Amino acid sequence: MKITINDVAKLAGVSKATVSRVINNPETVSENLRSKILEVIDTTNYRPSKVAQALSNKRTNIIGIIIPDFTNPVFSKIIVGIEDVFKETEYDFLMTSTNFAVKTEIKQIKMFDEKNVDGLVILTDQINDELRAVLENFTKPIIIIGSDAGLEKIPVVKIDNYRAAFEVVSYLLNLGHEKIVMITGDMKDKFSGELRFDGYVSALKRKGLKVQREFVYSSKYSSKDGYKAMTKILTRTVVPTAVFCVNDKVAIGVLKCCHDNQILVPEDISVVGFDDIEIASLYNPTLSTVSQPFMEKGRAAAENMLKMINGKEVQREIVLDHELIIRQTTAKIKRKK
Amino acid sequence: MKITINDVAKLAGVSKATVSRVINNPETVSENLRSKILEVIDTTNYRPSKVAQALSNKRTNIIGIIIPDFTNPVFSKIIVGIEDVFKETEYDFLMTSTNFAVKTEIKQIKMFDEKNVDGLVILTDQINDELRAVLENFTKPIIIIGSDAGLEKIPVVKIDNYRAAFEVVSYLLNLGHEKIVMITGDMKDKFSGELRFDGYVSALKRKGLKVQREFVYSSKYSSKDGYKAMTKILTRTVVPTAVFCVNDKVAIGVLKCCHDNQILVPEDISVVGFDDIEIASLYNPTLSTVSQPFMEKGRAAAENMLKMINGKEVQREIVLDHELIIRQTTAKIKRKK
DNA sequence: CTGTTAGCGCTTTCAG
DNA sequence: CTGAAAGCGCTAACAG
Repeated sequence: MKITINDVAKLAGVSKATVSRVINNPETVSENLRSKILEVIDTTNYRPSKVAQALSNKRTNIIGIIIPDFTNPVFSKIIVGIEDVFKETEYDFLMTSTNFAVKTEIKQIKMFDEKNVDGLVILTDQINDELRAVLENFTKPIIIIGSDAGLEKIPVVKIDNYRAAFEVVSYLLNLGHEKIVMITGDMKDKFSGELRFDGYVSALKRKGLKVQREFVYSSKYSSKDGYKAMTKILTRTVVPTAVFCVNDKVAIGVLKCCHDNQILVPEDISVVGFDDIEIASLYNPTLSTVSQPFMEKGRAAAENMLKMINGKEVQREIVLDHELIIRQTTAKIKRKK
Repeated sequence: MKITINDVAKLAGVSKATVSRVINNPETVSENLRSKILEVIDTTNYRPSKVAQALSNKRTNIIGIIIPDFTNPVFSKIIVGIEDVFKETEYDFLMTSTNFAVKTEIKQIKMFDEKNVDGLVILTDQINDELRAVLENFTKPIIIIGSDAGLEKIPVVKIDNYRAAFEVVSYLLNLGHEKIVMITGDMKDKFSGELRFDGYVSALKRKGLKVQREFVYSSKYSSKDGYKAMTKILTRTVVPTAVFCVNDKVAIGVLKCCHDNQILVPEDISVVGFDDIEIASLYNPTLSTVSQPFMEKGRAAAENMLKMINGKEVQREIVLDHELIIRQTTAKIKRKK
């Protein structure tokens, strides 16, 4: 049997209210009793039950975190950033992954709600009407990392995906590429994927180029899908001179596929990824990509969450900087093939 | 204000006991009242507070998970395995990473204890006396993934690290290599790191070879450390013909370093990793390594946890299979240099 | 400064 | 089958 506040009270010969006081407002208790109680607490190794405290306080000291996928370092780093900010607090995190399924997101939000989390951090790029409704009905502070859900009241931390993609494609265009394929994310994905695609489209347009249907492929953000898409691309009559991938994982798959088919990168084809995950700078060749500050995203979100929990106002939108990182997978086009 | 069981009771014109019954044992309530209450629950969108239930039931429906590092896919996959088993249950996970610090592990275990988790899954390879004590005093079911802590009562899920390392080195020996370096993990790491090192040592010994001091390097399991170690190795007068790395991340760093220094793999040096993370088969060249069933580890742990929570007995030790995966980074030695 | 009391939301005897 | 009442462990007025 675990020791409770009652046990401590009895052992110290005081009421449990007093014990509660030394736990929460030690200064309101006389030196005398306080040290006595503290001693009992120490010898009995008493720890207040957070569950009981939660019921009484309406505060669980738990934050819910919902991410699409634990195995993508992109999301893991955000978690690390969040953890970092909360390191010295009493907070813990209820975490769950959704595998990009909105249905699962909704289910989990409800679970977290029932478990009375004090706040919710959700990393998502797909927000449909149902999810929007659930989010709006959530009674505790929420912060979204990733996409602008267009929810008036919910603060967002993000980067400018549109702009970043636009820069990538403009860069490729400047290198002389015109046949630029994009391997996008899931087309159902309403936000970062779509915005990156939009950036691709408008960069082409500005150059007077049309987006060609057979130059757009989709993926589920995995290396396997990147490999598959590239395999398909290589069978086409018109082979592109550059491939812009929705993320680095896809790009790695593309690179691998090129290597397996004796296609030289960047000599034959230039490849650009997105995210700058660790492997981007370790791969052979090193991958040109867009870096974004994941840890910082987590930190910003966490700091905002902390503020919201304490009833303070926060910025509705935080846009962090991205950066085009040029490495070995991109080069000037040599001649028209 | 959130709706409570009392509200529902009033609206349905019954006592809260009855409402509680239809939630937990619907069959004990008359058809009549039941449907009435169900309707109220439905229209009010009432959800029982898990916190209140927890206080009453002494069950939070929360499992604590402690891992060293979210950014290592090795651990993430285990999480995915665990999640998978619990998918259809009411359980959620309080997760935290420790960055391999025993101190943090201990702190978090205590936090989780206070928060009344129903069980604890801990992925760790370093167990010192203090941690051992904390673990032994934990009142709820625990399951360890990774290392045999030598704790009588705590079930463990693991692979045979010693045997796997022994096989790797024997394989290298059979290819004709004799100058085999090992880049180990943190030497403070008592278990998987140490066991892999032990396997290395005894494979060499069996061949009548001595372990040479200057052939053993340590790392903190990161690519950066692998790169650093390899840089050092290349400055030595005696350059090895093979490098066995404690994990794939380190191996990737080694590979990158070789490439940056015009060392050909496997022509000049063979490299072997451990874990078979996704990038191992995507890297260029593809990495020879030991694969281990991470998802399965998570699943096995989760299944055991579920059993323990329900008071059933479980195996004290589950040893999963590993497999030596030979890819492009290893080759027969050509000639003595 | 300290103790008494009520209550957080739910479950569970115990009567009826 | 249903309701009243006690209790889970803690906090927070309210008196004294």
